[in-house]
Amino acid sequence: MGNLTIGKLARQANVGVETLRYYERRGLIEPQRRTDAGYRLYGDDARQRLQFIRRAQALGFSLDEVAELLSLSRRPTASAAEVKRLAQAKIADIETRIRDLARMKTALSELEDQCPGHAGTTAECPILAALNQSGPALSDGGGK
Amino acid sequence: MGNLTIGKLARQANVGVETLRYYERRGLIEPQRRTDAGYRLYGDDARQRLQFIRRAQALGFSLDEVAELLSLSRRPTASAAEVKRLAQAKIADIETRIRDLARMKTALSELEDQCPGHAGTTAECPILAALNQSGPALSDGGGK
DNA sequence: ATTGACTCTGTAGTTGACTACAGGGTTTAC
DNA sequence: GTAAACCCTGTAGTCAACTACAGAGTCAAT
Repeated sequence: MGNLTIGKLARQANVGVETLRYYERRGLIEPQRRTDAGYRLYGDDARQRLQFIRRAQALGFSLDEVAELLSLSRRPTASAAEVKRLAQAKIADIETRIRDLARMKTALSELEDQCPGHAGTTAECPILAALNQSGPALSDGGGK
Repeated sequence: MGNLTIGKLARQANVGVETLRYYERRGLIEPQRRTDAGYRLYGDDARQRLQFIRRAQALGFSLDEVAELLSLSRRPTASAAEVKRLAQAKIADIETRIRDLARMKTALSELEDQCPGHAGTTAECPILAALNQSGPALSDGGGK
């Protein structure tokens, strides 16, 4: 049986005290009870809860989405479809971000390859040339 | 030629007027001159400049980095090494972000695959199980 | 001469996830 | 019995890149 004060929980879970109060405002975690003086007291489940939050964040979920996941988790007889849907949406989201970054990387790598570095001046630098050049946006597929 | 007011430049370049003033505060662009009333007047080079900024942003550079690139661009006899260095650092940065996202995606996809969706309850959902489970963090390589 | 569209400066709000006070009250250790 | 270490609420600051005013001045057309 826990009965952790906020400071102890924070130390154990390796988060800031302010973060816990912030999560409470966001509806992600609540103390089991309060002392007469108003001190928060957390149960052992609080550590579990914080782990849930951290893991969901590590999978790319925002705190709003974590709140959704938590609320689904609290209804064990509900359909898993909504959780699956959230996961699929997040996967799609991650894929989009990866594609965007990959496009950036390709375009930039091509230019960087051609940049003479110490052997040349900025006037000869293809990176700056590409940025300065008139015409349409930079493309990645354009390389011959 | 040129002599664009801020509103005209903004329309032509498809950015907000406030964005132009913001870029000016950030040291990215300056009007060629001002009217007696203090109105900004931009030359034709302003459009070029804005294109530079947008393209550099599309390659992943922050406005601070864009400012650096612009300042290097203004010194055509300087070595291209610094530009190359910035590009390399940005590529490394993008790679890190891609790897992080790829790790998230792998972990989440594995769980999502196993989630029964409509066919099961949240209690049987491996996504929520993974989040709730005691033990170390989620790993990607762990799948047998 | 007045309306409407434009511009100016300066400041504040937005998003997300914290983080940092200020100004109190409480508990614990000596 | 007092000082350190803790806790409370409420508000404001951080980051980046905008975006949105408020309150005032200017310009073009009627």
